[in-house]
Order: sequence, then C-alpha cells, then structure tokens
Amino acid sequence: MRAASAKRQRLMAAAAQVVHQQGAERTTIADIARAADVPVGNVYYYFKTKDELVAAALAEHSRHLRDLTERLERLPDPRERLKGLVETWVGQRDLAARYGCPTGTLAAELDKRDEGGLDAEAGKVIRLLLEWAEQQFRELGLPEPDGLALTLVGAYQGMSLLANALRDPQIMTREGARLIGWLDSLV
Amino acid sequence: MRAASAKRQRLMAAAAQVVHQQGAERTTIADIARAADVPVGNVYYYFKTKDELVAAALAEHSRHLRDLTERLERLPDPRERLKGLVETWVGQRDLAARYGCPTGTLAAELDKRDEGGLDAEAGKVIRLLLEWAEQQFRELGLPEPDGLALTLVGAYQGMSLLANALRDPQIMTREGARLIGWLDSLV
Amino acid sequence: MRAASAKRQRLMAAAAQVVHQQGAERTTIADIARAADVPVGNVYYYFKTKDELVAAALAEHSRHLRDLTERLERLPDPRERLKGLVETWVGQRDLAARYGCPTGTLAAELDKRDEGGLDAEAGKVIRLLLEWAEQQFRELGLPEPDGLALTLVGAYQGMSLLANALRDPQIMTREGARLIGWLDSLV
Amino acid sequence: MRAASAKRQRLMAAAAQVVHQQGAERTTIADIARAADVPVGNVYYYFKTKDELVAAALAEHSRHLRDLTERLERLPDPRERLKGLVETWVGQRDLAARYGCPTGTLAAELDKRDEGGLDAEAGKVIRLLLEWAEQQFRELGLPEPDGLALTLVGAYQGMSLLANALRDPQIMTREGARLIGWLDSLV
DNA sequence: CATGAATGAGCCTTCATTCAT
DNA sequence: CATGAATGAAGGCTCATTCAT
Repeated sequence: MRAASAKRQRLMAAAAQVVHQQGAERTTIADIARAADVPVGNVYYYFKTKDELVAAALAEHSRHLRDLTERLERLPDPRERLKGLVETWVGQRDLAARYGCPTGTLAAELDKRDEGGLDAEAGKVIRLLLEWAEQQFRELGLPEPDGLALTLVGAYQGMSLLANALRDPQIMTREGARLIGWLDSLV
Repeated sequence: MRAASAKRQRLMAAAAQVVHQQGAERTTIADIARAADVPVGNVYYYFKTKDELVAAALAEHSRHLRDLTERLERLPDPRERLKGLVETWVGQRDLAARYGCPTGTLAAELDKRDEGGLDAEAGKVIRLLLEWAEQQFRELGLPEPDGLALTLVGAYQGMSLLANALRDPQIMTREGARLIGWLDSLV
Repeated sequence: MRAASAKRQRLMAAAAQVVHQQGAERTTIADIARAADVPVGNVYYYFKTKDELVAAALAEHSRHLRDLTERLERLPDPRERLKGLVETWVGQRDLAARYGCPTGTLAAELDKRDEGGLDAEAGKVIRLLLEWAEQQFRELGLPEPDGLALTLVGAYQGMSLLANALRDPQIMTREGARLIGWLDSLV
Repeated sequence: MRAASAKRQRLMAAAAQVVHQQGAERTTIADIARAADVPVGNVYYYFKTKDELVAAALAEHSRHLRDLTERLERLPDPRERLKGLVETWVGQRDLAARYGCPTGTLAAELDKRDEGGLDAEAGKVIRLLLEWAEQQFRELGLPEPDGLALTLVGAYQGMSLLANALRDPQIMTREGARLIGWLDSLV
C-alpha cells in the first residue's frame, strides 16, 4: 500500500464521509475533492479511478471498525465487548437515522454492480465484523457462534436501515436495548 | 391514480425489476424502456420524469406486498401468517442474495437524497409491512406488538443485506429458520 | 383559403394569443391546443405544421389590423384617423408593456430564420399598416407620405419595445402624447 | 466578474454574434461552441448554463455600447455626440436590416420569459443607452431630456425593427437623416 | 374528422478522465 | 507532484410530427 500522505489521508476521509452521505453513485470526484480541499486534477495522482476512491472509502470504514474492535478488546469480558459494540451503534443513532450504516448502505449499493469487484470488497468489511463478533461468542463458549454473529450483525443492519428509512433514531435505541437484553440472556 | 394501460403496466413492472437489479441511480430510462419493449421517447407519455418511474417501481413493490399480505390473511392463525411471511422471504433467497430486498435497498438509496420526497415514499412502503406485522402480533395478544414488528422486519432487512453482501442465500435460510423458531416461542 | 370552422377559428385565436405571450419558439403545439381546447392530435387536421400555425397567428393579427383600420375609416378626417390609431396603441399600453407589439415582436423573431418564408409574411402585415398610414398622410396632402408613415409606425414599434423592455406602460402614454402633438403639428 | 481568458472571451463574442443572428431560442450551445471553435463540453467550464451564455452575449453588447459612448464622448459638443450615435446606427444598416438591433431583438425575445431574470438584464442595457442619451440632452440644456432620450432611442429601435421586417437598409438611412435633422432643430 | 398514443431526433447538462504546463 | 483546463460520452427530457383506431 502506498505511503499515506496527508493529502491522500484527507481524500480517504472525505471519500468515506461524502459517499456515506450521498451514496457512491451521486458522489462526484469534485465533491470529494472539495471536501478534502484538494484540486480536482490532483485527485488522480492518489487514486487512478473513481472506483479506487470508493474502495478507499471502504478501507476507511474498515479502519474505523478495526479501531473500534481494538478498543473493545481492552474489555476483559467478551460479553461486555459485544454489549459495548451495541452501545456504540446506539451512540451513532442520529447518523444512522440520517444516512444508514456506512458499510451496509455502501455494500447494498455496490452489490448492484456486475463489474469492478467492489461489491466483494464491501462484503469483506462486513465479514470482518461478523468474524470479530463470532470470536467473541466463541470465547463465551456459546454454540454456533457464527449463527449468533449473523443474528447480531443482521439485527444491526436491519435496525439501521429501518431507522434510516423511517428517519427515526429511536429505533436504534429501542432495538439496541433489545439486543443488550438478548446478549445478557445467552448462556 | 391513472388507469393502468397495458404499456404503463409493463413499464412499472420493468422499472421495478431493473431498478431492483441495477439500483435507481444506475438505471437509465433507456434500460427500463428496453426491458418493457417501449421506445424511449414514449416512456415520457406515461411518466413525466425518471423520479416518477422510480416512484412507480416503489408502487409496484407496494402492490406486491399487498398481494402477499392478502394471501397470507387467508390463514386463520396470525402466527401462521407471520411464519408464512418468513417462508416467503426465504423462498426468495436467491434473489435477495443477488440484489437484496427490493424495498430495503431502494429505501437505502433514496434516503441519500435531499430532495424529491422519494425517500419518504420508500419509508411508507416499509411502514406498510411494519403495520401489517404489528397487527398480527396484536391479534396474537402479545405485548408491544410494534416492537415485535420492528424486530421481525429489521431481521428481514438485516438478513437480506448480509445475504446480499456475502452473496450467500444460505444466510436467508439460516436466519429464516431462527425467525420461525422465535415466532413459535412467543407467548 | 379553407373554410374557417369554429375549431379552426379557435386555434387561430389561441395561436395569436399564446405566440404573442410566449414567443413562437417557446410555444408548443400542445400549448396552443390546450388554449383552444382542441386535442393535440386534432390540430394537424387544420394546420399541417407548426409554421402554418404561426402563419395563422400572423393572419389573425392582420385581421385585427384590418378591423381597426376599417373602424378608423369611419372618421371623416384622416388626421383624426391617425390620432385614433395612436390612441388605440396607447389604450393597449399594458399589453404592450408586458409582451410588446404582437406583430413587431413576432416579426423580429421570425426574421432570425433563414427558411420557411415566414419572415416575409410578418413583413407583409407591417407593410399593411405602413400603407394605411401612408394613405392617410397622402389624403392630408402632406409631402413624403411614405416617410411620414415610416416615422409613425417606427415610433410605435420603438415605444412598444421600450415599454416592454423597461416594463413601463407609461412610456406608451408619454410617447403617444408626443405623437398626437406631432400629428397635429403637420401641415 | 471573472477574469476573461482568451477562450472565454471568444465564447462571449461568439455568443453575441450567433444569438444576434439566430435568436436566443434557436441558438444551441453547439452553435456557439462551433463559432468559437471550442468543444461543446468545454463551454460549461466557462458558463454553467445556456442562460449564462445569453447573459454573456448581453454583456458583450453592453460593452460595445460603452466603447461607443466613450468614443463619442471625445467629441466636445453633446449634439455632435448624439448625431454621431445616429450615424453609427446608420452605418450598421445592413446588419440591422438583416438581424435587427442586437439588444432590442434580444430584449424582445427575453421579455417573453417568465423566469430567469434575463429579461430585466436586457432592460438594463437599453437603460444604459437611454441614460447616456438623456445626459447629452441635459448638457444641451434642453427640457425633458429623459423624454427626448426616449424618443431618440425609441426611433432607433423602431427603425431597426422596420428595416429588419422589410429587409430594407434604406429605412435606416432615411430615418437616420430625419433624426439628424431633428437633433439639429432642437433648441 | 377525432383522438390518444407513438416515435425519434435533438438539446442541455453532467462528469469521469486526461492533458498541458 | 500540482493544477486549471479540456474532452467526449452519455443521460434526461422536450416536442414536432405521425399513426392506428
């Protein structure tokens, strides 16, 4: 991977944010350049195509996810880690109600494509989350940790989508509380 | 609402299908016209703007939903109706794994827009489903039927998104089975 | 000329009005059809092309002009006729301030065209007015009646254009008064 | 106002000329691009919409007018300035007979519009001419200089329109001579 | 003649990408 | 590496005109 110059870094962050807010299709290179305060013509020295910029946005989300899980792993109890994850989601309820889950909405958008392989890229980020959750469930000694992870992450994607579609952050709060209860109930 | 001529009907069906597969943004009027076997210029006789066509696609999904719930309502037991709903979802697992839930992905895409009011339109269709589910839970005499509906529909959206992102229809099967079990466990 | 059925008559009147208000280029066949309350597809039984409709608008203005001059000719004194003409112009000051002289603005628009011969058609209507005015000046025994007609009609076109461009009907009143004074001063 | 690059300047000149000849409505962006020898897509780098190009054409005419009045102001006598103005008009008789007064015909066309505000813009250019003429009449110590300006400019617009409608440059010569005589007669 | 529907050419505009300096 | 400018391929939409019934 190329050295992450300040400008490149700025472009990635801008891409992540703008694409989350506007969607990949409606986002123009100029939008991202403006948000990153980089001249349009210069963008292409860091990212050869628009798809690379979208991939960068995805990588940025991936990095955020890694940061989050690393922070959560400082908690000794896997159950607490999972509950911390849910609390983080609920903490971002306003953003979710406005623009949905950054990775989920992007994945949904990219999965409509036939070419470019970006769809698989989005799947990978989601898989990272799934695997991390699975690992926690496994450490708790629970059966079918992969199925539990699927249920947890699926619930997150579902509640984000509903909160977004209905423009109601309360949905995040409500379903978040239910998930916390569910996590506590697992033995 | 306008009388649905055969051609108009064909355009609506084509719009629903093509938009589901390609997304609203990547779908061109020409794509829909081709799928409906209608000359491009003629499309505008039935729908004045592209947005109207997207709204028509949404209406088509809404109609499908109504057809489905009407069919399910022939079942005497609300619990069976809900289980039938889940089975329908699982039955469409291949489509969901390829393109996601038609309404959910469209809602996610439209919610990125600032103008046009189509985002609210998508929310309405999802709300229809929520309300129908809520009604079934209510008839079962369960507490907080609205919360249960949220959980059910959220699970559907989540599993569709995961199945789509991971290109794995088995996710629909697996989570579907879990939902059936959950429905059976509710007292 | 074809027999003027009621519908054809309505289309001519509508064409004259709508073209005056919107200009020939911005006026669609549908606009005229709507104003005349005639189905779009039916228009072509009366006018084979849009140009024919514009020509019809011109003919309508020509007819209005003939009506006006015939009315004025009931006055015994040619000078009074000419003053009556000016008074008529001033009486239409609000329309002129909003849309200009129907014939003048149409002539200006059509004169930009290379083909179709409609430009010459517009010139003919203006020439009718010029010739009528010239005849009055001649009857007054004034020298160079054609030059006087040119001055009078030119003043009318100029004041209409200025009133229109500055959206000020007062210009019509002011210049009209001046023209009356001028007519009175001619010996 | 933006710095006028050579290409932008070329586009403005081309817009002024082509719009004068064809009218704003019949002029396509491609026409202007071709006349300026600029690729179509590139036009939008300088002018965001077609309306901006029309406004640029108007500004170009405004600039021409300013150049002319500045040149005329080198003459010591205001009356000579006004006569010089008329002579300039007569000098352009062939252009006027073919396409009318650039500003006047454009104003007439734009005044048919309801939106965009371009109509007011055209009015401003005409007002500039009126105000300059008024100033000259004022310096001559004549009463009602604004009325005199209206008469002069109105006569110009009228004779341009008639010359154009009748395709006869002689009208410019004839009416120009009359205006010269009129200017000389004012005391 | 009547009429809703059909057709296709053309226009404005956007934008990813490339180029010259 | 920087940057403003250039380029061309679409895409949405309008509309005069024609057609089928």
